[in-house]
Amino acid sequence: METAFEIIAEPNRRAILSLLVSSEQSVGEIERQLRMTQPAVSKHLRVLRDAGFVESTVDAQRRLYRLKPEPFREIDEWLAQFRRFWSAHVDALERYLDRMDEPTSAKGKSTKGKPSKTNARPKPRTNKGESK
Amino acid sequence: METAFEIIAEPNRRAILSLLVSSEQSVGEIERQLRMTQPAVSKHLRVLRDAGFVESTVDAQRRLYRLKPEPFREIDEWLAQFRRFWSAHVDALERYLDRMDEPTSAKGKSTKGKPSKTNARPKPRTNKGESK
DNA sequence: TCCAAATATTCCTTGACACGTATATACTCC
DNA sequence: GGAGTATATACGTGTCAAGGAATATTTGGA
Repeated sequence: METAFEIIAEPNRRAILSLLVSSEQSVGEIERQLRMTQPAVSKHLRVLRDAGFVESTVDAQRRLYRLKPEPFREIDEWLAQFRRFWSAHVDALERYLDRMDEPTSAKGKSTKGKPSKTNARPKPRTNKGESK
Repeated sequence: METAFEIIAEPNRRAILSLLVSSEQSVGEIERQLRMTQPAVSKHLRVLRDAGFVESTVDAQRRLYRLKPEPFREIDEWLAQFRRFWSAHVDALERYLDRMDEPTSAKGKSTKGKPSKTNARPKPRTNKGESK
């Protein structure tokens, strides 16, 4: 277990992370919502903490876990190199961006422009053999 | 081997994908650049193709592999829910965006504004027990 | 038709990891 | 300080995927 990518490969861990987006949660709360055994939850949280995805606070006998941003950025940065690529499919990109823009409230204030709308793809290619 | 997340958990596969960003490549080319054995490359490509990350074209005895965008979008969409979260750390966000902007050439033309600069985080929290 | 080059597939072994059960540790309250 | 709650850890087990070696398959060319 090393990279952030290996960590999020596990479905239960992704579920835990998704749960923590809304707010911090205790082990027991996670256990109930995800219908997992308590040791399973604790073990996944251990892995997540070691990898920097979460941190914990002691509250009586409970431990409250909450997200930490760094590993997510790491993944996002890796993904960035492909973002340039998939932007080539402009129509789909537009749909994607439309969904992304102002998902909650967030008004105006947008500066800087999008992360690169450039078409970095060389040739459109004329498929000849095509897959398989 | 099912989800896109499991696919990119493997370092060699991530390396292959990164290679293919620049242009399509044959198995032999990948083999040499990554110093992997030929069967290893073929096997990983098989997995990548089954998962929709790449497609192949026949060129004489060679197979040319190139990227397909869909699975990357899937990952990105999962990541999106956390993007709102990590945006809370504004200062760090700014650094991040500065790195993102116009990574290659890509001039002006920016519309629509960034994918959400919103601070969706409830309380800044006053750490009391702090990690571990 | 036979050979060589490029790639795919099969078989086998090994190691990692997710899970469950049982147990240990920590903390609260009476 | 003993009982109860909440969480962590230890241990044993089964599964599955990655890697290597050997072999099959496909295609081009003499």
